[in-house]
Amino acid sequence: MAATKLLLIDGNSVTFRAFFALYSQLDRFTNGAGLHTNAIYGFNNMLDVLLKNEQPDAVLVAFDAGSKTFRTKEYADYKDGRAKTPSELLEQIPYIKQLLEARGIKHYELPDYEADDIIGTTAARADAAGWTTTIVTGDRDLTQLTTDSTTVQVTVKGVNELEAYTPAHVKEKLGITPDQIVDLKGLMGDTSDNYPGVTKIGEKTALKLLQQFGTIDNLYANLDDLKASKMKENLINDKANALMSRELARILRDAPVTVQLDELDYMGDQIDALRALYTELEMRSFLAKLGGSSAADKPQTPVEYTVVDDQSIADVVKLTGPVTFELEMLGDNYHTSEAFGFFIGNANVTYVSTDVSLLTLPAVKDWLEAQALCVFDSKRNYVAATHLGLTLTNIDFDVLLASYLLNPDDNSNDLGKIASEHDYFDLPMDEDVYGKGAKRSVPEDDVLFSHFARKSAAMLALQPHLLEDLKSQDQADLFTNMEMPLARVLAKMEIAGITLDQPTLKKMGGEFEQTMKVLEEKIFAEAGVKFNLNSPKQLGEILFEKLNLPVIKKTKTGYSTSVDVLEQLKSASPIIQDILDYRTISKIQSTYVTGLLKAVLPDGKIHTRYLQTLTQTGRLSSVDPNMQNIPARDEGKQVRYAFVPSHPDWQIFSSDYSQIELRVLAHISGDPNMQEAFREDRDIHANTAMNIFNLDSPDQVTPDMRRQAKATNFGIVYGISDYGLSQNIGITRAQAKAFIDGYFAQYPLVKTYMDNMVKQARENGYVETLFHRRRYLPQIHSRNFNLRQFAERTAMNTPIQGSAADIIKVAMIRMDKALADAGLQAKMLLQVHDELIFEAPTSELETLSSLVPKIMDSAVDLAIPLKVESHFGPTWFDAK
DNA sequence: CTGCTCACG
DNA sequence: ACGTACGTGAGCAGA
Repeated sequence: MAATKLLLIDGNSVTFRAFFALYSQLDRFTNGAGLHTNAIYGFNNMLDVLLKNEQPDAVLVAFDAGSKTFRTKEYADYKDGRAKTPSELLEQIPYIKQLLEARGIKHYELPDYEADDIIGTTAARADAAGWTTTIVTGDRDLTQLTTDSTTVQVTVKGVNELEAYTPAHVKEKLGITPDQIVDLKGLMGDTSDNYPGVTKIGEKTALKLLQQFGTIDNLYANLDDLKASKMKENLINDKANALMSRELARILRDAPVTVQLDELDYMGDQIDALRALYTELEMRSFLAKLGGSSAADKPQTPVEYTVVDDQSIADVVKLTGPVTFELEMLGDNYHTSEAFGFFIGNANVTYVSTDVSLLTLPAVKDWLEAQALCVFDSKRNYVAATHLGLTLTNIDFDVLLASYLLNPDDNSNDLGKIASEHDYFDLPMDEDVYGKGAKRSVPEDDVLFSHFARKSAAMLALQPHLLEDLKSQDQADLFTNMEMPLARVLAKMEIAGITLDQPTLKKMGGEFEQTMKVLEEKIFAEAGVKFNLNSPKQLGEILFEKLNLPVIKKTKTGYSTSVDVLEQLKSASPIIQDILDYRTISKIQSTYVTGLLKAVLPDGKIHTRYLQTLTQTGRLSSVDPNMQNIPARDEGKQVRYAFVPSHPDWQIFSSDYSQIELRVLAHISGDPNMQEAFREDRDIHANTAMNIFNLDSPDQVTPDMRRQAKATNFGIVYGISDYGLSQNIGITRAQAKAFIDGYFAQYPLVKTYMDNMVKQARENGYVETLFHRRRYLPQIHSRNFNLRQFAERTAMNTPIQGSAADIIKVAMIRMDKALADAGLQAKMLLQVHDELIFEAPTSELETLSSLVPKIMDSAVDLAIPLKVESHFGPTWFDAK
C-alpha cells in the first residue's frame, strides 16, 4: 500500500495571507449581515487547489491558541510590537474553523504553543509512521521542518502560488541544511517576531558563517579562528542573544499535541453543512460548485433572445428602462476589426442580430444615436458605431470604466471576468465562447445570441451595484464627469488619427540602413567574428568572454549589456561606442521607422488606441502603435518630421504643462517654500539646488548642481530612496542621503506629505488622487521588505502622478467642447501625459495659442498656478 | 511566452 | 541587512 499522505496547514499564516491578498476586495466580500468574507473565500479557494493537487488521506489545520505561549514566557518581547490583527480579519477566524469542519477537515490548537509546534510535532510523528507530509504556510521559518518525506510549501504570491522546499531546495537556496535554519535565525534574529540575534549580522553574513562552521555551537567553540573584527566582538557580546534566538526559532517536534494521527482522516465535504455555511456567507460561486454539475464553470441558466430583421428592428424604439447596447467584434483593435453582431436589450427582452447594417435603418438610427445606453467599453462602441455611420451621443453607463475606477487592478477587458469579480457568475468569458488565437471565430447563432443575452443581463444586473459602489467611494463625479465624457473625446481623437509622411520616413529608413551596415561591419571586424548584434546573449559572450572586458552587472540569465554598463566600458574598447551607436539606430529603425510604417491604415494615418482602463495611476496608455513614446531627443527626434497635418496649409500645434507633477506636489503637500517658488515662477530645479547646496543666490547654481537638483526633484516624486538617487546621478549613497535630508529640511511639508501617504495607505488600504481616483496597496502590510517598500513608494507617487493625469483629462474634455463652441476646424489628435497635440489651419493658430493654454491652466484651481507652454510648426518636430 | 533592452512622460 | 527609483509599450531572441 502506498504511504499515507498528510497535509498540514498553518491556519493563522494562511488566513493572514488570504486576507491581505484580497484586501482590496474587502468591501466586495461582505455578506448581508456585514461580515467580511475575503479571508474565508481565499482560504477556501486555496483548499480547493490543495485538495485537488495533493489528494491527501489526512489533513490537519493548526491554529495559534493565543498570543501567550511558552516562548513569551522565555522572552517577554517575543512577537511584541506587531500591528494588531484587523477586526475585519479576526471576525472571520471562527468561520474558517466552521468551514473546515464542513469540509471534513480536522483543526486543532494547543494552549501555550504556536501552530508551528503542532505542525512540527505532527510532522515528526508522521515521519516516524512512514507517511509523506506536505506542510503549507506563509512562513519561511517552517522550512526547518523539511525532511526526505516532508515537503514545506511556502506561499510566494497570494495563497495559490507556492514554492516547494525539500532539503535539496533549502540547500540550493541557502547553502545550508534544514537543521541549520535555527542556527541561521539565531544569528540573524527576526524583526517581525521581534527577537534580536547578533548585532549587524544579517542573512548574508550568517549564511557565510554557517557554511564555514556548521552550527552556532561550533562557531563559538572556534571563535579563535576568526580574526579580530567588529563582527567578532558582536558575536562575543551577543552570544546569549544568539543562543536564545536559536531556541525561539526552533519549532518543537515533541509538543504535547493531543490529537493523534489516526484522528486526521480527511472526511470530504459535508454537503448539507457546507451548503448552509456558503448560504450564510453568500458565497454564490462555491454554492454553484456544490450543485454537483459544472454549473460554476459553465453558466447554464436558459436565456431568451429575439432575433430581429429589417422589419422587427423597429420594435427597439419601444424599449423602456435602462437599455444595453453592444457592437461585438473579434479583434482587439476596433479600428481594423469589424463588428459582426449586436444586441440591444432591457430587463424584458434582448434584440440580437448578426446584421449590423440593420442599425443604420432610418427607423432605428435616430433613436439609437440619442438613446441613453449602458455598454461595456464605451470607446470601442463609439468607434465601431462611427464605422457604421452612427454617432452615439448618449452612452451614460460603461461597466468597464466603472469597474476600473472602483479598483484599477480589475483591468480585464472581459465582461464575464469583471462580472464574476462583482459576484455575478452567469456569464462565460468571451474566450470560452469565441475561442482564442487561430481558433477564434463567430459561433453558431444560438450560442452567439445566448451569449449576447447573458451579457445584456449581466450589464443590467451590475449597473446599479457599480453605481452604488462608486457613490460610496465618492467617485460618482469622477465617473460621470470625467471618465465617461473622456471616452468620447478619446474616440474622436483616435478616429481623427495623425497623418504619417511615409516617403519622408522611408527615406530616413534607407539612410539608417546604410549607417547600420557600416557599423555592423566595423563591429564584426573589431570582434573578429560575425554574430547577431541584436542578441544580448551573443553580445555578452563576445564582450565578456572573447574580449575579456570586465563584467559590470549581471542579469538573471547572463551578462547585462545595457547602456549604463556599456557606458562604463567605453574606455576599455573602441567596439563599445560602435555598439552603442548601432543599438540607437537599430531601435529607431525597427520600432519607429518600419514599426510605424506597418501601423499606417489605408487613409495614410496612424490611429492609435488609448487604453483608458489599464494604468494603476489613472494615466492613459497608448497601443498599436504607442504614440506616447515617439523619440523626443537626440537623433531619434528626426522621426517627428514624419508626423504632419492632414491638410495643406495646416500646422501641428502642441501645448504642454510645465512641471505639472511638482506643481501638484506643491499643492497637495501645502509646502510654503515650494509654493512660493512656483508663485514667483522661479526655475524650480535651480531653486532646489540653492536649497540642497545651501547657496545664497541663483548665480551660484552651476549647471551640474542644477542637474543633480533636477534628479532629486524627480526622485522625490517617485518616492525617493538614497540608493536610487545615488545610482541615477552617480554619487555616493551618503551624498544622496545628504541631498534628501537637505531637501526635506527646505521643503518640510513635502516630508509630512510623504509620511501621511504611507500612513493613509496602511490605515485605509488605499491612496487617492485629487479627484478621488483610488489605488489599493495591500502590499503595504507585506512582511517582505521589498514588496512593502515598493508599496510605500507607490503610495507617495500615485497621488502625484494620478492627480496630474486627472488634470489633463479635465482639460481634454473642456478643450473638446471649446473647439466645438468656437467653431474651429482644429482637431485634438494626441495626448502624451502632460502634453496635447493638435492639427489646425494656419489661420487658427493665433486663436489656439491663447485658447489652449487658457483651458489647460484653468482645468483645476490649485494653490499655485499651472503653467502651459505652446509651440507650432509644419511638422511635429517643429512644434517643440 | 519570458527576459532584456530601450523609447516616452 | 535587505536591494530599490514612478508609470508605460514594442521589438527581438531564445526557449
